[in-house]
Amino acid sequence: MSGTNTHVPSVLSAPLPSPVPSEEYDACPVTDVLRRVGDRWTLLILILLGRRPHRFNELHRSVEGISQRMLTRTLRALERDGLAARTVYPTVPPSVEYDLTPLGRTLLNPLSTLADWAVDHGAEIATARDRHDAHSPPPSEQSA
Amino acid sequence: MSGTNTHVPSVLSAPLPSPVPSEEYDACPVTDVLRRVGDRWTLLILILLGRRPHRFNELHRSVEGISQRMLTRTLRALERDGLAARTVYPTVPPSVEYDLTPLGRTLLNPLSTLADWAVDHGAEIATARDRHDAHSPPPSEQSA
DNA sequence: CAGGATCCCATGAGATACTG
DNA sequence: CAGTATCTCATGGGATCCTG
Repeated sequence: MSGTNTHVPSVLSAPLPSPVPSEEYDACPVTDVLRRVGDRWTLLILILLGRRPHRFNELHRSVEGISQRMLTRTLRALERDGLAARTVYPTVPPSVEYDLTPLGRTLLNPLSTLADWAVDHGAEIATARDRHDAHSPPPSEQSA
Repeated sequence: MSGTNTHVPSVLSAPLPSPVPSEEYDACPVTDVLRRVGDRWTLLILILLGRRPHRFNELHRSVEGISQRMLTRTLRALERDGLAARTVYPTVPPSVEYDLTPLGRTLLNPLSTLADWAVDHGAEIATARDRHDAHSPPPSEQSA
């Protein structure tokens, strides 16, 4: 799709179920996915698992900054959604291995498309943000 | 990129700045973008603005379920990041029009790639989730 | 080693009321 | 019309302690 600017995004131009329902959660699978991947750790875990299986503490060390709690929760969520698989080897001490499922692997490419965008345009966003903040400074302490 | 399965995702396979820093926020532009788009309303607003400019109350009606507060905040955030533009027509009563910036438009295609994935695999996720929940039921009331 | 339990804070997000 | 201000609740996320 590199240079194709005439490409009309399927979902984005399709008619929305317009008065967007907010029954219980999203009802929109796209927003649903975005929210699932849009937290602080999921993306990183997906990337790491996309390269090779990892054990719990291996992930814990690789990510560094994540708490066991959040690592566990993130992995459980991925497992629940069928994106990652958890394999327990009944050794002693126990060893658990996490890996992406085939479904999880199919997520990598779409994610990478967005990732490329982020890398390409991250600077523009930062610039825009700085300019905006310069014009409407946040109500903090004034120096003078 | 449609059928190309041999495509190696650039960012996803590139070496991570491994012990992932968590200095203040993300430091990872990809996670940053995911988090920005991964809230409850941003994606919907982006999609609507991607079709044509909208006025404030027009968006308010189209999304339905969003509060003025969140609509304002979402629009301000998009504006701050240079993804949307706010044009005030000094009429009375005032009229304000929101539109995507060129930068904002470039986001639509990557987003659409993910959106397609979500539509294609949403059911699989739901199935996996149901199965998972059936095996490890949440500690709610039991019927019997 | 892998993870559960608990406590606590920061942010997301809805409701309502008010205004230039 | 297009917001701002305030209040309140739900969730995300970190720290710490405990266990099979």
